[in-house]
Amino acid sequence: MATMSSNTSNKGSFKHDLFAQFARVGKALSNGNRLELLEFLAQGERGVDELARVSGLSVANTSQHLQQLRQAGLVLSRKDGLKVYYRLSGDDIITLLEALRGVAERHVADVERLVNSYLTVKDDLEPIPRDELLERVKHDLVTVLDVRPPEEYAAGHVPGAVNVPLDKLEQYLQALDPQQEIVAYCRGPHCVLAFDAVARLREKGLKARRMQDGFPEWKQAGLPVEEGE
Amino acid sequence: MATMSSNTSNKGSFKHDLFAQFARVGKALSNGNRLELLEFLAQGERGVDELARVSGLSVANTSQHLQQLRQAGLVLSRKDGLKVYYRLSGDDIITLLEALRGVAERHVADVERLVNSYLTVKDDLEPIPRDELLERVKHDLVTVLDVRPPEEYAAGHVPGAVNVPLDKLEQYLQALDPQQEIVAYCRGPHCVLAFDAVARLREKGLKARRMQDGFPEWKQAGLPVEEGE
DNA sequence: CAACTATTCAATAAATTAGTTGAATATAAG
DNA sequence: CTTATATTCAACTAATTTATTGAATAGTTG
Repeated sequence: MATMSSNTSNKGSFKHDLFAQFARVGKALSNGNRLELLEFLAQGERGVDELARVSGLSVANTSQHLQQLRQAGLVLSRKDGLKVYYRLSGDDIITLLEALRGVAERHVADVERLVNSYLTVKDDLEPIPRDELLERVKHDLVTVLDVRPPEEYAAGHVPGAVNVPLDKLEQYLQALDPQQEIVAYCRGPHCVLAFDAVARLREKGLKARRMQDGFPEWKQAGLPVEEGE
Repeated sequence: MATMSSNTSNKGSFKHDLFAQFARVGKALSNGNRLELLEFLAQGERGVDELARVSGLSVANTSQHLQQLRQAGLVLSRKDGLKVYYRLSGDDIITLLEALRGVAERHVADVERLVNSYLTVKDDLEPIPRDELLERVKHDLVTVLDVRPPEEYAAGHVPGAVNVPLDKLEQYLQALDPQQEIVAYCRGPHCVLAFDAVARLREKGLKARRMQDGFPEWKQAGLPVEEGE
């Protein structure tokens, strides 16, 4: 008789426990509100109240979700005076979120349906194809807005793009030429930051569109990349 | 007044719905049994009964978990006669699983504790460092076993490694020199396939160890890689 | 077509999770 | 030292998830 240690079917085994630990991370990703919180945290360190406001949850509920994220090892917190600031516990969290989003986009039929229906309703929020954008950038016909956090922008961005994180958008508005077309992009084709930015700009009467896909896809397509601040 | 469309806090909004869809994928990853099923499916197409046996779940329960995975877009199924075969819906699922495992390894303290305690109990299952392995491979002192599925092996493997998926291990045993040390590896440092292979080989009295880390880490470290079958 | 097999479905109980409410804690400011 | 503020805790309800059981379905075989 072989020992039990290498069997695959016994509960309480090493393997079973290990998968249970991996599942803790999965659990943290199993709720839309938590994913939204992570998305905001990907932009940088944020306080609880700010996260609550932006996600539409009560402060107590937000705090509880954040603690779940902390227990799963996805976020870290720091206290400064009255406020508690949360942040992602590493860049690999962003990678994980991107992988999750990518899988959802490619394999969950409803995601495509959802995006299509939204775009139909909001008609000309239509994204601009990458090659077309590159052409117009060359001739200085568009202002390209990178709405990702500064660190990601510094690590590489579309040539000529201006880094304007969402919370700085209002301030930046004055500096914009109302005639010039604006193209916004962020991480992935469905990264909501770009949707938000475009919607806000259009409210102000500006000509704004999303770029097709996001920066990772741009880079992967072998298109030119600019680095630094 | 701005329209509601770009607000962040209204339920039933595009953003809210989109995160809810992403969360469906997260939900699929939120259960240890489902992660284990995905791990087996990463080795190739499998029938329901086989998955039930290997995971220690009842057939009905396994079937239900598989249907959840299908609804989340992570697996596809195909019926052939009486049997139904499930498979991962794409290579990006493997990438996602790797990202999940990586985050758990780096940020969930219990994973490290768990692995350490297991290794202490099982004493000399200790992994062999990469550079040490490379040296020994050169002098033909070890047999290196790649226990990943053939497709992954073909895409790149440690030079001189033999591809022996777990289900072929028993057959391969005879061909092994009982004096020669064996080093097994698979995807990540905690990929359970390698644990299993080592445990089984040791049961047969062979000198088996795990390689430190897995193939992705090997490749990333800039060590030589061999391709093809 | 009767018996058999692999899988799925449906109903259930137990456990877990999400969100609300109000109180508790900790820090800052007057 | 009182008041105000930001966050967390604790208790609770509603909803969801997990695993079990036994029946139903679809396909195969004699």
